Amino acid sequence: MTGGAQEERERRTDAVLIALRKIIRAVGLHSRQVTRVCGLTIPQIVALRSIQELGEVTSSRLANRMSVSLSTTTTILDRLEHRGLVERYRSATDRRVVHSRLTPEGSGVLQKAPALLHERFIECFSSLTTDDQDRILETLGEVARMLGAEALDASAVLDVSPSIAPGEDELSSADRSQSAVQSRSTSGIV
Amino acid sequence: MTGGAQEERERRTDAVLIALRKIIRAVGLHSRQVTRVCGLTIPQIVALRSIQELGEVTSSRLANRMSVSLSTTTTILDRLEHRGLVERYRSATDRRVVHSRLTPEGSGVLQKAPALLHERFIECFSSLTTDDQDRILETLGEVARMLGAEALDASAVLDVSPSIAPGEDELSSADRSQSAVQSRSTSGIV
DNA sequence: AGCTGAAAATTTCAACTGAAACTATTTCGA
DNA sequence: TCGAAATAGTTTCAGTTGAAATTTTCAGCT
Repeated sequence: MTGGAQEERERRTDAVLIALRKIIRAVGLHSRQVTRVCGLTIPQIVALRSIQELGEVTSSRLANRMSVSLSTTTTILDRLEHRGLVERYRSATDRRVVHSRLTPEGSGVLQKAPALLHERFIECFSSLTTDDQDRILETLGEVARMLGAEALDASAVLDVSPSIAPGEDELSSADRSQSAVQSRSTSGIV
Repeated sequence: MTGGAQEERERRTDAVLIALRKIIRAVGLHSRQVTRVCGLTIPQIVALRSIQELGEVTSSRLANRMSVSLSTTTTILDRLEHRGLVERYRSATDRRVVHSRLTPEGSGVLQKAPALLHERFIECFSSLTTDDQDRILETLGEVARMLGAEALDASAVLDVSPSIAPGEDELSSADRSQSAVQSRSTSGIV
């Protein structure tokens, strides 16, 4: 009967949701644990690492890289800058855009930062065969796709970053002039 | 060389993290979207549904069922109670425990609540073969396990719920006495 | 009975999160 | 050139999340 089939389908999608919630929770709990150890949350470490990889990066591009909204990026950068781990400064060529860069302190703490996933996960995952690893990655990607995660990448389309080359953006330009006057509201970005 | 292998491993676990972040974001975005439509967030709907399934439920058990901490459960219940969708009252047999129950209004809004995952996901997922669905479920469970999601279930051990039977718990007992005096601090639980 | 420790829930606190409104700047067309 | 639309970021606001401290109650022991 069709009713039973529908129930079964519902049961299965519920099972997906439960699994996802467990995963989400596990990731969050690990973040707390990491925070206790090194004083940084996972999102903060991801931000630092992304900035390090890209050398110098605009907020939008960072948001895109982190799979997070622009406003979230702002608040994370606020904290990192407040702690002196990151510098923000406006582009000289387009004063709407804000660049972020690691400070020496930022590089320092980043070196000591623990892994972004549980040691335990990394061990388990590494002990799998390459085929199994690929299978997991593929499935996760499939789930992300089915959940509409491209809507995210849609906003990425605007960002014309071929996701390459750290440190060859507008980095070399006269951007680094430490002059420039405070012109924006309360945040201290020059 | 071993260096290359380690880099490759790191690249792969990073890919896992990226996929997970996309999934987490997609789930969150869907929650916002649902909120615009029906005024409830996904966690709130999950709470309502769980309460409905269990008929009457303690906060701990609800937390466990929702894969969320007890304090989170409290804040979600606060909002639901404040809106009159849920009733909370102390057990007469053990005044430490708080039971939650749907109000008629709660049942009403729950009937109109949309699916907990994207329609799009449900369509895609349903169109898969049963084997593919099982493969996805199994993989998600595997990832959850590798992420240490049992640490969650560890706290579940205390809650002696074989995760069965909606509505046959302490439901039948004399718990429902609407007497009981306000004795706890600021929250209005009687 | 009285005390001590465990247990259930709440409160407090800080961080993450995204929508919506807003500001500052640039771009483009009339 | 001037003004409107677009763009980059920030701010505000509300919800979720969990750790830690706190409160209330219970259970067990003396």
